[in-house]
Amino acid sequence: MDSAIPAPLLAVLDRKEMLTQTVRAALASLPWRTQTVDDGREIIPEGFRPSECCLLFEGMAADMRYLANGDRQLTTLHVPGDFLDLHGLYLKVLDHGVLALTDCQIAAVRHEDLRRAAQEHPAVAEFISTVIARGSAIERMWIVCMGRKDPVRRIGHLVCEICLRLGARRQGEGYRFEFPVTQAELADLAGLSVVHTNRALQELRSTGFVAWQGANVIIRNWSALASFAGFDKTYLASDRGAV
Amino acid sequence: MDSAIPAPLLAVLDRKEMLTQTVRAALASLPWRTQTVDDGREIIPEGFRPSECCLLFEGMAADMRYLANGDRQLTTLHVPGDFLDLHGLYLKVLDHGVLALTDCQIAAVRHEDLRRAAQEHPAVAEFISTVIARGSAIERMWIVCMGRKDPVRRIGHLVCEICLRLGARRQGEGYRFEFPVTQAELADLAGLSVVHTNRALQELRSTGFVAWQGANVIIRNWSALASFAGFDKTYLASDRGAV
DNA sequence: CGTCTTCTTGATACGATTCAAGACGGGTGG
DNA sequence: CCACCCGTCTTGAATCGTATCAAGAAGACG
Repeated sequence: MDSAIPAPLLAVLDRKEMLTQTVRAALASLPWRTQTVDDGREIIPEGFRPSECCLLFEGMAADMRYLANGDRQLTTLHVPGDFLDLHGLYLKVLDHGVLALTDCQIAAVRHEDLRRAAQEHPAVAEFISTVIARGSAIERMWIVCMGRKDPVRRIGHLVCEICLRLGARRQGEGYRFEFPVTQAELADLAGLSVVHTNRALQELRSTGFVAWQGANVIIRNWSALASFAGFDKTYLASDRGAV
Repeated sequence: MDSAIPAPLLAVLDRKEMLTQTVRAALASLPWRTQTVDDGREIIPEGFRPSECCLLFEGMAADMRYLANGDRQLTTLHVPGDFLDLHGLYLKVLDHGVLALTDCQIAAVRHEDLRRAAQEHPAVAEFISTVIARGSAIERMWIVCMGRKDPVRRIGHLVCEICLRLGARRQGEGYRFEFPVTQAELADLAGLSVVHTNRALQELRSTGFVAWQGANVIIRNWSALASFAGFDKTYLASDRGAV
């Protein structure tokens, strides 16, 4: 099970992060354990005291929290190249669970190994901080969207964000990408009822902003959608350059 | 203006964080610049490219974001001992402004100095990461509250959080603390209209959970309020012990 | 072909926003 | 000291938006 670093992992990281040689080499030298998690399973349970950090390199996942009445809210969406519980290095108890939205491939590294790398290489420590800080910026934007945007704009904004985070490229009629979530999951992401989520989606389709069937999303008119939803990508860019 | 570390700053930090000797000494040796900001002013403007990190050691502040239609949402509340823009060390552009909710005293340290301290002392780097990660956990909880809690519970939850973060102590009839925000600011924190915020407050008062007049808040029945609002303090505790 | 999940639709009730206006209280200037 | 003013808090009524309930349609899967 333990093995050299899986090649797809480095490929995904390279596509997403501007790694310096130092950081890249340090990460590559760590002992990673790979694992598959099925769609719908909890990758990490709420309240867990993790001893590893997990890096998602295939599939999608989301942080999840249940309320006493059975409602739940998804708080963060993870795409390939995201760490699922990097903050677990610093917070003893995980305050949320992590749910696999699709079949997922993850690679895990033990806290002690990652921490040693951070101690030996300040650049690794900076990389970790940067990743956590960027996640925090995304969460702040979600708070803004949930507090002050109507359902259609909220989902529109989410679609813009995912599109960029997935690194979707322009392709004929627009930006195309896979977003394999059910409408129930989308509702739990956006803080809406399923019924209303469905109607918001219909509106996004009928206005021509997006085509969305099943897991296939096409943003037909990026600038119109971004302007409508009030999307500004600044918050996604941790563009201090290479870290 | 530049000076030795102000004594109140260390006092506030010590009350809030479990600093190891190393971290405490490293922070104390940095050159801090202190500054006063008046109630209602922007401490840090949105889109700013900061070259310092600011530590709030007196007053309250909030991260703030305006929308195109003039609405605004406050995303994070800062109490004494909180850094206002620690993530500015790693994110080039600040994705939000910071608003002074009261007259504030802040102490600022230059990025280059703080970064050097983090490079020289891995414990300082861990401290920074821990602070950012804990802020991130609070933001996740806010997403949960905004997505799935009704206004009364949402504000009740916020009150519980502030009470703990301020370190309020039991005092006769309950936990008493100062929360000097207007209802308009509270509305922008909770993602509600002012009118509805007012009615939610009345309900919190009439049920006897809290007494709240002006800036004086008393939580009369902590366990009843916490249970009603679904508050569980786990997410606030970065209790990996000393860092 | 039947079963299950997901998506869609309509009707209804509830809840939140908005608009409008009055009450309260602290601060200022006459 | 009083009158006034301004910001904040409070209240009511009308409108709009969202959740809920219920049920049928469309797919996916065995």
